[in-house]
Amino acid sequence: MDPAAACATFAHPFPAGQSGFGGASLYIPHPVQELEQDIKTALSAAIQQVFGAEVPAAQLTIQPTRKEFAGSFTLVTFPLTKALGKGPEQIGQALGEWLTANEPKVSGYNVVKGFLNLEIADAEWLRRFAQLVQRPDGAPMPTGGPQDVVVEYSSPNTNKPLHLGHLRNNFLGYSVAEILKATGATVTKANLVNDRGIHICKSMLAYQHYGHGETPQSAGIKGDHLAGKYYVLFEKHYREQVRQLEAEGVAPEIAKKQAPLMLEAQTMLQQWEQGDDAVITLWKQMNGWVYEGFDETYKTIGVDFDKFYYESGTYLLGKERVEEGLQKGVFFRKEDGSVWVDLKEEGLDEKLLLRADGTSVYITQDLGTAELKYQDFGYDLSVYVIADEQNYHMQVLKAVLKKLGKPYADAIYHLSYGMVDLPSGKMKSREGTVVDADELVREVVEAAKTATLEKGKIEGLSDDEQAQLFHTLGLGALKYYLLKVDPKKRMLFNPEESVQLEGHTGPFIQYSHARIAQLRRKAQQMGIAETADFSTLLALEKTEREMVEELARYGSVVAEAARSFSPAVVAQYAYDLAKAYNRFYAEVPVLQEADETRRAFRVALSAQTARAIKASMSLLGIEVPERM
RNA sequence: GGUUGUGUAGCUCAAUUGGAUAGAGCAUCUGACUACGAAUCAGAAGGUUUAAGGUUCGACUCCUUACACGACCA
Repeated sequence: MDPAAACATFAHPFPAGQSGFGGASLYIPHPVQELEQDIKTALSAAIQQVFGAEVPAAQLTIQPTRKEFAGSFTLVTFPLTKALGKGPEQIGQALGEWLTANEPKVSGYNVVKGFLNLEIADAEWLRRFAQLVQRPDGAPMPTGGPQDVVVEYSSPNTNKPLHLGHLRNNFLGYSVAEILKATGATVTKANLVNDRGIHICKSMLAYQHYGHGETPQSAGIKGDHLAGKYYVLFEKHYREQVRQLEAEGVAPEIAKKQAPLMLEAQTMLQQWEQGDDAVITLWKQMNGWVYEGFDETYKTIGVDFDKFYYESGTYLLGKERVEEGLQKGVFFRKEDGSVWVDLKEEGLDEKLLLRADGTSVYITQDLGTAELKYQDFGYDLSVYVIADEQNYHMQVLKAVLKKLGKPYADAIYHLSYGMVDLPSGKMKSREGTVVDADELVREVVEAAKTATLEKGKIEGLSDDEQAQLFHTLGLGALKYYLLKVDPKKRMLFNPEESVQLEGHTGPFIQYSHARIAQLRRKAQQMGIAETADFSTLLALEKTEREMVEELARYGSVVAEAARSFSPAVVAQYAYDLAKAYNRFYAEVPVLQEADETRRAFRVALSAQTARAIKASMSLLGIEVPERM
């Protein structure tokens, strides 16, 4: 296998040594990233002063100090032992000593084995906190990553309604797009609709046979579900025909191909490609119904798109790419007329690009869509949110585009996520275990309603506001449940756990926000200002300092989430934040605090926490209520 | 068969990308609401990180082999 090709396949779109300040002047640096940078610079200077050695700040690795030790930043000194010719503890002592004496931001230190823990002066934390408060909402976080991005997600087939697997896809895609936006990138959300092919013909055919002119209106069924109904009907009758043929002694493989319904469907596909009027009319009508249904679902689950692509509109462009490859001599034609590409050098296989009868396969369309997307947006990163069962397919797509010499081949990133399992096992449409998206959403909202009414804390809300709240909470639970898991991992969907409101859940975080909102309403009644000068505060209490540190992490969390294309990073942070705040809230009085400055500080701390919770949840596509 | 992903507490997931005594939630047990919202907080218990080797100051993380489960390619 060609190492260069392998490398390109796994090339990461974000720079490796994410310093974060690479000439991106439009960014407003985030306080803690800046502070980390300052500490590194100071450490580098300390090494220079104490040991007379040059170790650039960029080479030093600093990490947050573990909770059980005093301090905020930790330098691991093991890696320095060779360069400085001293033991790890000696190095830690000497550097700690020097920094405490010469760097006002460092107020103290301790050394445990090869770890130098640095304590940051409270005055410095207060200064950083004030900066955080003043930082405008939505100010971009520096990553040095791509600027023009297309995120393709959802990408449904128009023969079936959305199910649980699509929900993971939709929530991931939406969230990753929002996270990339937060880094300052211009992001286009794209949806590639699979609106043509044999499977679409199957539901059309079944509708012709058994539909009796039914419409979503006449049947009272959402359009996508109506199409799905006929797809199921096709399968049912088709299987019946196969069974019958087999009973007549026809071999199973032959029976599957010779069943009348299958032959009809194939004929219909050919008619479709030839532009047959009746078929096209039916196709447009049924797809129209499906799109209305999808629109409704998208609205309900709170995802959106800037651009729609349809495979019916790109597969011809794909055939042109195949032609292009033949001319360039990177594809070849077999005796039967089919077109192939040889990817053995890339560690892959020979791959069919066009059938002998000239009809396109999946990859043909994908070649066309990639080209079109690049023409439209000239992106420097194109993210495909597609389940991991298509890893091989995506490798092939990238390799083929590379063979064609397309400049955008390297800009493609496959955000590969794991499938969703049920406690009973895999979702199988054959066995009817597929969890329908619309139905699931109804159930989680209903569960949120029941639980919220039981708590009885929402008197005074209008019916509309209540309905809105149940929706926010139900969807919050569902989205958080699906997003908190690392995308690349296969996950288990437990229906009972997904509507839980306690523990590591979306509603737990929403609750923390609502509680702060209540506190702020009271603070306002009491006339406590949320911003004030806290410089007279001499010392922070432990729980206060922990809150400030937690709040200050926000910037690097967003950068890390973008770099790893992982909403789970943000989800974990939102939870940590809420958890830390709840501890703070239980341990110290806020409104009851006697000292006026400290009281104002704690209110400001609460307000900033609410802001950070809202911001991170919004990156997940989750709303937070003012009361619940 | 080939390629590839995953394997961490009874269950569901983390672990700052090679750093300190592997952390949370659920479930179980104990304590805290006439101080600001108990959808909360504090605490207990729960681990040979699938197994065996290797690399090094240091391994859940990297390498080799085996096992289990999944996906894809024939």
